[in-house]
Amino acid sequence: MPAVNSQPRRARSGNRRDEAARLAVLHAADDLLVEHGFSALTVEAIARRAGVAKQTIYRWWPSKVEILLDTLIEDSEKRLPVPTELPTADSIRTYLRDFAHFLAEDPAGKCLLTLLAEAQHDVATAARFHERYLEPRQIAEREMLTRAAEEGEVSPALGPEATMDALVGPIVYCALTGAAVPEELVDTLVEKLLRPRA
Amino acid sequence: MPAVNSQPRRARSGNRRDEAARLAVLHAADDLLVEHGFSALTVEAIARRAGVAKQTIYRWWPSKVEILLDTLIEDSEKRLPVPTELPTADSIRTYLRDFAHFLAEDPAGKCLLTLLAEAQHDVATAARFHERYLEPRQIAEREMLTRAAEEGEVSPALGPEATMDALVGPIVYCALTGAAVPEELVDTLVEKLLRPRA
Amino acid sequence: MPAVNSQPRRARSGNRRDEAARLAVLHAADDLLVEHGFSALTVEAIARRAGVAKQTIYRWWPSKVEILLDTLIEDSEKRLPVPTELPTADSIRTYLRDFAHFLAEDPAGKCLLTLLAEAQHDVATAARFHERYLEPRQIAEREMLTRAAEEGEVSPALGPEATMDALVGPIVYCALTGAAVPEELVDTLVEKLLRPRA
Amino acid sequence: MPAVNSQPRRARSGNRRDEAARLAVLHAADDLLVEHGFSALTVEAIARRAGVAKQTIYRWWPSKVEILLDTLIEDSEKRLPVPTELPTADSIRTYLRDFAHFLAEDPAGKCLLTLLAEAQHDVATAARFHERYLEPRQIAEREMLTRAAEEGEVSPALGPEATMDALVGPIVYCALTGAAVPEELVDTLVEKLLRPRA
DNA sequence: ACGTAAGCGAGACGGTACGTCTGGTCTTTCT
DNA sequence: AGAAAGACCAGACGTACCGTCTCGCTTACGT
Repeated sequence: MPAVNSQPRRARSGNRRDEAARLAVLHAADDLLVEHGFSALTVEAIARRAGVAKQTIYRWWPSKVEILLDTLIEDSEKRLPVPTELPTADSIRTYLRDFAHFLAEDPAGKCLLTLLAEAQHDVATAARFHERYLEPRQIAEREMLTRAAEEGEVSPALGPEATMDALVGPIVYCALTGAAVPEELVDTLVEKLLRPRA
Repeated sequence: MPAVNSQPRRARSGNRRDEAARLAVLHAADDLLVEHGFSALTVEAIARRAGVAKQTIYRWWPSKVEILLDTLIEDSEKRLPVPTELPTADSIRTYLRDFAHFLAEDPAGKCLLTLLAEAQHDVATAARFHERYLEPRQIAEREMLTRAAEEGEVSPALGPEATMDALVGPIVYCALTGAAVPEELVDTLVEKLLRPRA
Repeated sequence: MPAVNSQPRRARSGNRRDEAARLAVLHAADDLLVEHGFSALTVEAIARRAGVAKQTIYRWWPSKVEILLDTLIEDSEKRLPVPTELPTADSIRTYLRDFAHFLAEDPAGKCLLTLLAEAQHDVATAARFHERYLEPRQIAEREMLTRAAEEGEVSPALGPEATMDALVGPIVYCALTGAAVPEELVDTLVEKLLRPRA
Repeated sequence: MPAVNSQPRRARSGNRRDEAARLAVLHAADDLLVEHGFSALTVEAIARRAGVAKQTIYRWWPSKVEILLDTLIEDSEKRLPVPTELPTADSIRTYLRDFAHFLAEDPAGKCLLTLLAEAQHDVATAARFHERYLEPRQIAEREMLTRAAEEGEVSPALGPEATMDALVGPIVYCALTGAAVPEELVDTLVEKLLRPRA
């Protein structure tokens, strides 16, 4: 596992952080999580796998939870953007399906489930998870819904917060219990709770 | 913490298990979980708090997860029975509201959330959690739904499995994110997804 | 390095300390010291070599210095007893020669030099070294000298303390500088400073 | 601790070594040794105290031992010269007394004891200590003794090497054990081992 | 009724990971 | 090119739990 070598250090100007080491840590953490589960995700194992000293990890991340948060945020912004511009019933339905797929298949989806789980075990994790991931995303989702309603694309039966919980909740619950999300579940939820135009 | 002593041992006939120790362990585990969270729930801490030797715990439970499962099963059968006899839309709505309350307030609800979380971290936990708690309960819930449909009390828009996921999912999701479940959320879900008679 | 196995634990009655582990630690420490020097004498290395958990070492010894002290005291009592019963000029000369040999050849001699050195670096070590080894031995040596003088075997030119320093000092100094102690050095010191009978 | 700045750099011509930094390092090392002992004498601490970068130290000294050697050699040449010109019993006695005083009181004496101690822990230190300090000084001391014998000032009972060990050994030993050197010890040793004229 | 076998509190054991500290190297930036 | 700054890999520190084990005690059962 030679890991990091021979890339140029200091990709970013203005500080001296080793970008290669940063990426090696993020990838090592994600790989370990997917391959061996959260219990194998020790700081020592990450350091070993990334070819990095433990101190390098502690210098930049206060805990392994923040490593996962970094991975999750970067990846979910990239691969699961919230469609806030001109959202339609169709684009919302697609977003929900993509979300189900993200949770089931994407390494970052595993990351999200793990953080949601760890947040149950530890209040500090819960706070950081809400602050850095959950609330920003919920805000974007509610904005999406509000805008779609304003445009007349949908007529939700509940407020944006409760509606999103009703749409997202079943998908997350299925992922947590290891069940697949049936297509008609998403369709029916959209149909009944959003009541799309025409 | 003098703990357990001076109660009569051997409540059950046929073996020599010390019932006082068993209860002390279950209560210690639950107390620790509620007071200090899962991360404080170590076997050593349980033993310390229960006034019991570590070996006594390992003799009867293969892991601390099984301790929580024991607690959860006993308490949820007692305090949150599934209304399988002559279920109506009303009794289902009540069950869902009770479930939300159970998750938010009852120590055993904390237990359930913790186990659901730990199941994300560890496959063995996931297997045992499904086997001992989740599947039996899901079977009972689906039976409740099927019976209610047969009696004409409700006309679900989806199959029993997907319907239950759609009803329970949002409640669990709210509990996991620390949010309260709004009353109208349950009402609307029942209304739209179960379409109760009259 | 299988180390400890298959001896009966709990050799001593009355407590539960594992005598096999204790000896394994003492020997491992001594071996490491002789083979690789003090800088290789880390608690982790001792534990590794002894086939023992680090915690076992910390349970019984507050620092590695105490491990060396245990070794030194046991071995020097066994292999270099102070001849306090009816000492003569001859037995004192022999004791000094044995002492030179002990410092140069015996693993426990290396131990003594190391502790004397470490006592220069660390005041806590100095205190414990004096308390547990140096002062008891100096008392015994002065008693030896005093008794020999009372019996008329020797007529020291100085008080017992200064005389012992003058006799032992050169031997220790030679050992510290890696020089051999010439035979006639000991002989001359005894002759000139103790002025033995006839 | 603003440390070094604003003196003129490049005091020596011909290279670009910063003399101010050099002195700052030597003084910082000595101060730390005297104030907090050898265990506090880390390269990082020296750099911090001297207001100098770690790399500056590693550029000019292969190890902290060489820093101490530099200090020791400069100071002991200055404050404890070996009286090789026309030595007498008196000057030798004075030298020995000064030596005892140097070990007990002078910061550089602490330095010498520390190096002698560290030489027990590390063979590389032992080699450099002998090469740079101990052997040159022993050669000078033996020359002093030989010349004094040639001049008829003293008639040593042993060869110069063994005699010096017999004289210096007790002084060093007392310093190592934290004991004061009694006046009559030096006097008696000179009297008995050197047998001065008249 | 009495020996025996099991459960018990206690806690030592070999391990693994924790988060911190320092060592010695290397790179960047400034002077 | 030297120096300050400080990130980097490496690995020891002392602590907390893990799950296993042995010990000596108490207690109920089966002769």
